[in-house]
Amino acid sequence: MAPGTSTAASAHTQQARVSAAVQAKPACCPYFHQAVELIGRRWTGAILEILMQGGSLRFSTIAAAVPDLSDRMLSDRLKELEAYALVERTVFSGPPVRVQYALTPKGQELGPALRELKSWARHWLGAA
Amino acid sequence: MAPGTSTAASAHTQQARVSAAVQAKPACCPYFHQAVELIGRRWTGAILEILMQGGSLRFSTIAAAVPDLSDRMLSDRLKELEAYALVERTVFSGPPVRVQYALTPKGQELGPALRELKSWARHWLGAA
DNA sequence: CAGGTATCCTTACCAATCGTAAGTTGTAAG
DNA sequence: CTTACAACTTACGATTGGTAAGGATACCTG
Repeated sequence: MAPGTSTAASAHTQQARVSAAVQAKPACCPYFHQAVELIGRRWTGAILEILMQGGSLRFSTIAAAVPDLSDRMLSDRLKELEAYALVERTVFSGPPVRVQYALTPKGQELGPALRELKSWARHWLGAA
Repeated sequence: MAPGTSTAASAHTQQARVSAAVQAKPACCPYFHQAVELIGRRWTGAILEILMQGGSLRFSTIAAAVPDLSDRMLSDRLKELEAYALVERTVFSGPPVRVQYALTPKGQELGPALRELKSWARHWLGAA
């Protein structure tokens, strides 16, 4: 098996599990609620933030970059993000096995929203 | 007691409880993580969204505007948002008692970020 | 003044989610 | 044979969220 093989298998079951957790009736705009509950799940924001900066990052690199983030949470969140096509997972099978994660265009397009939020945070939470 | 009386009492304990739930070590930007986990708590996004549109809304009005949102959750989330000074709570004691909630400037400043997110949601989740 | 209504929450209880720690798979080095 | 690396996975207790019911306050009706 050559490098670059992506294990997108079991993405359907994952999609179903995540949808069940995230989906809920919105007020008026159907998709906004889904979006905020998706990126608002615990640690998702931090994971997206560091993926915004660099290109492809390995599992352990992300884990090291986000303090207090456990393996289990990182694994869960990456599966969710992959199920929503925000990140792309690539496996390099050469020993030892390495896995890299990178944002898809859909994920990169979240940049402006996250930058606005970061700007707000600096202004209103930083001047406490 | 005249109208306009705000019950900001017990805000300290509330602040402590919310902080314990939201606070976590960030990757690099200290406040971004706190912000995303704050507005990402369940239903907070939907509540902020409808408060963005109008001025002051009553408890029951918000509850009616957000389907599937229970009284308990709405009460909890409004307490959190008040503790973070994103919304202001005003009690009108004239019978029957009415309580109105409105965004503070700090809360209104979240508008650009939420609009960006809504735009992303329409583009990327709407065209499923 | 008993009983009903309206508004804004609480409380109680159970299910889903999260955090911590340990185990698994597979390969290679010592 | 033991250790180490990399990426998960499993188990289990703790925290959070959902549902249903009840309480606090005060007016209005009879």
